[in-house]
Amino acid sequence: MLSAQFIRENLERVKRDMFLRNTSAPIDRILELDDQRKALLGEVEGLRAERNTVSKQIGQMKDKGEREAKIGEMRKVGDRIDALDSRLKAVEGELRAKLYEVPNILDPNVPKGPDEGFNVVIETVGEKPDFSFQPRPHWELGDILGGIDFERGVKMAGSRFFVLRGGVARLHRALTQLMLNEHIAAGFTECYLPYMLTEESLYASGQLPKFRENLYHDDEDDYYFIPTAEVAFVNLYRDEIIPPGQLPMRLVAHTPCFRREKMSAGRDVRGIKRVHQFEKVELFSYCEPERSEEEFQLLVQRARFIPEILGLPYRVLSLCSGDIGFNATKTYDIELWAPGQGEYVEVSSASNCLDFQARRANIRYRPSADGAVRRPHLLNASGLAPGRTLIAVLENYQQEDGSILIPEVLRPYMGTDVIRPERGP
RNA sequence: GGAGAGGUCGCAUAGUGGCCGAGUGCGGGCGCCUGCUAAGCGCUUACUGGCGGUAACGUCAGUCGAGGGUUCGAAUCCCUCCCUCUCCGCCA
Repeated sequence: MLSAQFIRENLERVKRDMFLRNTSAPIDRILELDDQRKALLGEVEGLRAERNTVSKQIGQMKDKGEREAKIGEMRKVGDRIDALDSRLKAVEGELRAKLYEVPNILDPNVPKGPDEGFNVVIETVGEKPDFSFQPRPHWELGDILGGIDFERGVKMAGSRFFVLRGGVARLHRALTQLMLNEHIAAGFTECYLPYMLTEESLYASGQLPKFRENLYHDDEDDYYFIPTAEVAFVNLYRDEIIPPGQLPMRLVAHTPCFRREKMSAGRDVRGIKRVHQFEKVELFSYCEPERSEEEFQLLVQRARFIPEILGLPYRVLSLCSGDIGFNATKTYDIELWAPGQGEYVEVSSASNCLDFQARRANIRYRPSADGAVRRPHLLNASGLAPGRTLIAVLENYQQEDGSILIPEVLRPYMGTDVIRPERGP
């Protein structure tokens, strides 16, 4: 979140960024509440100081009458403190709730525009494959290969679920392993994370309260299923002060992600592109504020590295102000070319969140043993989503008979250089 | 799931209503001494917020797992919750 103080000191910018995001936030109310908070705080702290002093004196008093008189007096002061304190609590509660609704400020370089139509392609890389036949979309290839079973997925779990089988299932796992291994080799530390988190954790990462309807929730034990590993990574150091010498801290994890997709009902209903449960290899970095832009570029490089080694055509987008996520100040997307569908498919989103999540999650770091604490910048990037990468591999490497050539780098993971049609029962 | 014990400053511990403005040890920082990576000595050692100040800093308030309560006054007493440990049961 932004602090009330920051909003006060950067009022014009904050309001302009809200406008550019095509959203609204209770900015004026926040300043009003912050004023009330300060006024009440001054009053209640003054009374507390008085009570502390007098109470101490009461402990020393010998004279019974004087003692009783002071106790009576302090009882009244106590009542006054209670009254002011409950007003203060109410004001602070509303202030916090309002601050939770304010998205991050925007990086000045973010393209301006109200919706995704204004995203800017900053680079297009690789040759789109030239087919001597009509390339098929992945759901047809999945059918030919006996590798994607939509009907049985839907039978057991409902729409937007599927089953992978045989070579395709293995290809999906191979992609996951390749991604993890490459990032670990590049110096990222692998983590195994919880897939269910408490409500408090979802607030800290910025998912709640605004995006509740996209989350799966366990009513019995009040757990939330992670929509991305980012949520767990933010909470890894929640309420902690990271000791000197730890930054930048670069982490990677492979987790499933669960999303209700209520916002995009009816979109991308075919295939495995938009589903309720998918895998993601997530990159995350805690770094010093001065080098978060550099760190951002590094994460984008890591994400791009995967289509590079897989030989997949891709492009890099800079998200415009209206399309950028709540937590991010700047976001680049990586999209892979999917020739069967004839469209680019988003497989990564790299975001610099500055200190927005660090403030929300109360994360600080100590630059040196004797230095004052500061807030780190937090960044995340998918590196990548294996399920959607699978779409691109299938569609780019398909042969006329529906078989799939395996990219060189995946062969050690696959134990074969081709997936052939294999009809299951 | 059942029974018991416990959560205090980075770590270990002391602390059963005012002497806690949280002590001590270890660890960390700064300095001194000593001719040599040892030992010793002194000082220091958290975070959040308000107010004042350009600032260093000062000052007030809050924080002893969290939240309530009792009291003039709570680390200390009461209630609720969370977590950890031990034993039993169950279990991938």
